[in-house]
Amino acid sequence: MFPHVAKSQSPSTLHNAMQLLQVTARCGYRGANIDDYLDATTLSRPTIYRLLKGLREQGFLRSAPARGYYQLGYELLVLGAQAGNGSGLRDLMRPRLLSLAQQFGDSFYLFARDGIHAVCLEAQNGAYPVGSFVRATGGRVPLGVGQASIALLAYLNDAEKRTILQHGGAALSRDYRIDIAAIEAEIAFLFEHGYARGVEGSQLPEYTGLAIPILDHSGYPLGALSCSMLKSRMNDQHRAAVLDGMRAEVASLLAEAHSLLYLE
Amino acid sequence: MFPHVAKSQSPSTLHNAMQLLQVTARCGYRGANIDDYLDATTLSRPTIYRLLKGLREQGFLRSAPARGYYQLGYELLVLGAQAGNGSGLRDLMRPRLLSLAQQFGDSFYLFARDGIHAVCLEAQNGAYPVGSFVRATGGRVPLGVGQASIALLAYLNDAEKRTILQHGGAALSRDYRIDIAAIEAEIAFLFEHGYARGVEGSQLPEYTGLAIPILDHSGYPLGALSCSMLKSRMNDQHRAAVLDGMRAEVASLLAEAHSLLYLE
DNA sequence: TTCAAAATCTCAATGAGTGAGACGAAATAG
DNA sequence: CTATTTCGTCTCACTCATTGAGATTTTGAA
Repeated sequence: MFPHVAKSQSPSTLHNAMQLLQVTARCGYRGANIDDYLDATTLSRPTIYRLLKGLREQGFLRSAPARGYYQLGYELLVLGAQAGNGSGLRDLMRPRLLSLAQQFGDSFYLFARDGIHAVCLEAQNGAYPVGSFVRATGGRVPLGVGQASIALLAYLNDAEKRTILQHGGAALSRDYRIDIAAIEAEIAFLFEHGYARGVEGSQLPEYTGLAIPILDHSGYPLGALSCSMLKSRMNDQHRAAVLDGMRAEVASLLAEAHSLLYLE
Repeated sequence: MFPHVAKSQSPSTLHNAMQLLQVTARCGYRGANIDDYLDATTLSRPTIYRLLKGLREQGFLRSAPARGYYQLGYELLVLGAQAGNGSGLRDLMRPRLLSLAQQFGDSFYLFARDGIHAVCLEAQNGAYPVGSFVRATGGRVPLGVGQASIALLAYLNDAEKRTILQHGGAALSRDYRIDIAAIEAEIAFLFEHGYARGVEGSQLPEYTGLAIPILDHSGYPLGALSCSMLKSRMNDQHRAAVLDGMRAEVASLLAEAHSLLYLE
């Protein structure tokens, strides 16, 4: 693909196959066909078919209803479900999200850090409708966008924090109208008040939110518990109640987690 | 890997890489280390490391907290979330599952067929706790186990149906204490009454359920909508109410889906 | 049936992936 | 803080598997 780049010695067949998966993902509902693959890669037609065949045999692709089109396979769903449960955090958190959503009617999310992104591991909507940058499990936003990102970002070491913000700052202000100063202010707010709040951006004006980090014994953020709610429902009393609920769930999670997260 | 098997001409590097993913998945929370990979494959150590490196670069693996251990990466979660939304069925169904769960308090699931398995695309728990063979999104059961399986199985053509049952029959009776005759009886029940019921197996005695298929215009099963509930909550009136709700949601889904599922 | 597009096959060439072993890096133990 | 084990990478030669070009077959739709 990039013969001029020293490809740090990792098998190119693998890289090619993953490219095909990404192309397929990019094509969404309808799936991808040969021309999509041919356009997006430098591979020859037979090679593409060979890789497609292999990916299908592994369950990573399947034939779409339309002839000649391919979609992502369910093996990805199965593995993805496991991937989202690293260290068992999701399984521990799922019933708690449900309980919070039923109790308050707002929507609750579990996030984890994924490189320069925050990824949603689990979502539980409540009775009141909400909008969010991340619609559901598997959604990803750049670290810095949304209250959960703030909660994750705040507890990284300074060097990493700075790298991420400088690296992603341009994209953040371009795509989300968020600038670094605002993010740093929100981090400061989190340290002062113990929770991250939804940034009042121009993007989702009707919604707001709260988030708190889930820290292990060493202060490293395992994830973040986030809440999204209609702005009209937010007031001091409701915020305090929801925060109490969230903190209680996290505390009980950490108590229970000792047996899971730190064993071996 | 299997030199005696005619390897139907698909790149072995891909196969090897997927093997590593499967090994990692099998190791669960703690992740997999080199010895796991060495034991489970015939690959040499450098090769394994090269593949691991490639998979990490693609986001398919990440380093576990413990040194030398690897876990599934979040890219799988992201792709898996898309994979579970083939044709947009899941996005259409999610709010309906939530609405049903809130209305009735039971738990509702969306299933799709995946080869000889039924795979859970989305789950929404209600206020009442339930157990299920499939705990959440990404869970898989052999076709034949559970009411959703029946709903999917019933609408396949006879040849396929027979193949699946004969092929998986032994495993079904061994792992789930279900025999083929019982499955065929349940299929008949579905055709007669319009819904599949939870089989009274020895495995989850406290729970029962209902399921209905989601059929496209040609009668092909796109998926199945399933409900799981405490047996103590099941009675004729509740069953009828839940079924009505489920049927209404599926009908409205299909009406809305015309614009999505059958375009292009 | 006809047609067009999708998928597979053949075959040679080559270059990419592989294995054996040595080497460097990194973390824990002492 | 040094020592030591374990993890991970590197070098290099070999060769086998992957690749590309084009022909061929299969498939689904008109």
